[in-house]
Amino acid sequence: MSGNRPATSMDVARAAGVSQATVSYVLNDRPGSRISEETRARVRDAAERLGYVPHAGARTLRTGSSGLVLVALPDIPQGPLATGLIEGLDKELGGRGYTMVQYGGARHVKGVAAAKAWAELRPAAVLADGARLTGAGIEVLRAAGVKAVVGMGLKAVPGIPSVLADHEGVGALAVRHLVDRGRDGIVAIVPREEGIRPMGLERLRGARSVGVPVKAVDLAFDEGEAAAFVAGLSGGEGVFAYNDDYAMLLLAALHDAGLGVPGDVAVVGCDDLPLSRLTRPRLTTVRPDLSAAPATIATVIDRLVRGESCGDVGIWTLELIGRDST
Amino acid sequence: MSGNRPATSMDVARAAGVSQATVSYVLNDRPGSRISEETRARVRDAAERLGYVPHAGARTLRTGSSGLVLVALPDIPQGPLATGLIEGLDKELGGRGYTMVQYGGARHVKGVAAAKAWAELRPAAVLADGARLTGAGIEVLRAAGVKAVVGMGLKAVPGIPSVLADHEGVGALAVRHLVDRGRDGIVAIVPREEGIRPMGLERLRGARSVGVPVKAVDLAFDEGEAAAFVAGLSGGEGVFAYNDDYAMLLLAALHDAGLGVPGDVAVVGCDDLPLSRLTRPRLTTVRPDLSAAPATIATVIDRLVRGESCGDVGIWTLELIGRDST
DNA sequence: GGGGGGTGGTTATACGTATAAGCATTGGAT
DNA sequence: ATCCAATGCTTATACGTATAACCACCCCCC
Repeated sequence: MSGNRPATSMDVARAAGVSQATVSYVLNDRPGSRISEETRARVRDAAERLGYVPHAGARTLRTGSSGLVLVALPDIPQGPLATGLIEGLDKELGGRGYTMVQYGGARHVKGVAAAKAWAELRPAAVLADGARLTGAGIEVLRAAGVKAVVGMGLKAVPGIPSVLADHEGVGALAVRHLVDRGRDGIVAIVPREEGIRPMGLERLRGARSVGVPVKAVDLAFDEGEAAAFVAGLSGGEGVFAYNDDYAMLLLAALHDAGLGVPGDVAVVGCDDLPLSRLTRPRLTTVRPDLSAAPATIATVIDRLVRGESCGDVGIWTLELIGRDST
Repeated sequence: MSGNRPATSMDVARAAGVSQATVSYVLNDRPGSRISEETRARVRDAAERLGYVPHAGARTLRTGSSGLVLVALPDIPQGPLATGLIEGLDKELGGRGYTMVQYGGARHVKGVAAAKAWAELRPAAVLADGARLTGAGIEVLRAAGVKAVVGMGLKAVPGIPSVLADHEGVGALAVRHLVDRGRDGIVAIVPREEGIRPMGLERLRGARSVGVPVKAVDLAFDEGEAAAFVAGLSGGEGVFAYNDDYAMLLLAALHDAGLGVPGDVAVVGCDDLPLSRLTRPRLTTVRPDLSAAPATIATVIDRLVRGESCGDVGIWTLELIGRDST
């Protein structure tokens, strides 16, 4: 079996005593083709026996486009939320006949260079972090015949449909909750890390949209910085910590400083990580519900591939999970 | 520019006033081809102007194999360690001229079905979770011309080189540390979750290889179960918690039960997650050092693709990070 | 008995690329 | 003047597939 070269549809045809065209018709179940059931069986049997595997490249060459959906994620550490989204999306796209593939390709590469790399595969669709897409890059993909180019991130990419994450809503929801709890010294943490800082700023905008004064504090994910920040608190503040990781960083620093939570300082995170339930006090957090996202995104992609039009869609809905830290 | 169909090497040839073969020679920098520097410049210029992007499928068809490296991960939640490994591997493979792609494709699919899906792309290499590879599946890949089939996981896959994670070492290192700290009631947590349970059992084997009695305790990642487990402790035990997540689960339960760490119970985790430094007391943990893995794995793949032989390799070295929980 | 329309296929072609083999031109060396 | 070798290309072909177009056959109906 591990003979010389991979079996082709021509090999299958010979083995089944039919023409190569017939093999193609049968194995692709092409509707409208008039092949008898017994011939179909013979072909399928031969294909199975020979271990025939179609050549995706040849098919792409012939049809002009592969059934590939390229997913190019942003250059940020991926937590369980993103992982779940990717898995769900894979399932949805698979069900619609696409093959999803994550293009690991050097995350820092963007613009035309990234677009050219993606375009080589002649994918049916590209779902990419908005920060990696540029107008010229989109043009390259278009020219390469990519039917669906979809952006993903916090801002709509001009000219193409985008999958948008409402970061402002996170900040707004968190701060509104802190205000409800009677806090008036509101602080919003803005992470210093390159990749996530834009989201931090967006969440800050949302925090400020509530109407109360919000003090912005830049912070790296570092115990020393956290300790210094906590040392400057006077007590009574409500802190929106950007996300659960930062919230846990702050909880540790507050503990070390002998400040009570929520007695002295209230803390709210975001993401509802499994680990965030294990803090003492238990962490109040904003939970992004991504359960509808895979189907939504898959539908957008499918519509675009079919040539229909499509607008922007949201990726999540937000819910505040009140626990003991506020 | 966004004309009708993507530009081909033939289009570039016409624009540059040369033959298509010349375009191929120039753009691939084929050594040994005798093309003048000025012609090269004309070709490159024309390619740039037309926004030429080569057709990977056509190239694959012609050459018999794509430069693709398919990575099919195991069906377990991926933390920062795995993420870092993937990114590093992408960089290493990219530097060697390969294009790495993560095949999200339905994680539960394995064996021949998975192999056929992978084989369609005629990748140069497949790096897959050992649990998803079967003998017949490997045969399918071989027959499809995949030069490098590499397993990854806790056990070597027969017949092919594997990238092995030493889980026994984790258990052994953790338990040895607990013994050094004077604990004699040693408990090893074995997670109940499907995907990670085999690793838990392997770590347990390692724990038992030390020579002292080790009590195995099955545990789901659940606060209730953790509380019940903790309630059964008599004090003085040393617990190897499988990993940092479980360790944090236990720390919370111990805290709730009023047990002191490490006074009453010592806890050691594994992974050295960023968050594990934030527990109070700070968590002692086994840190897997994966820094050498990307280069190692890329070398294995490259050797196999070139037709050279290769044996199994380890994926990490282990180090115990002693903090305050033991 | 000749035309019409299903049935069950076959033949032929094009997709875009890489590369072996060939061919014209030039610059010496003999 | 002639032959050789190097230079700088071009011509031709094959890779494996999908699909349009064609064809033989049989049956039925007027």
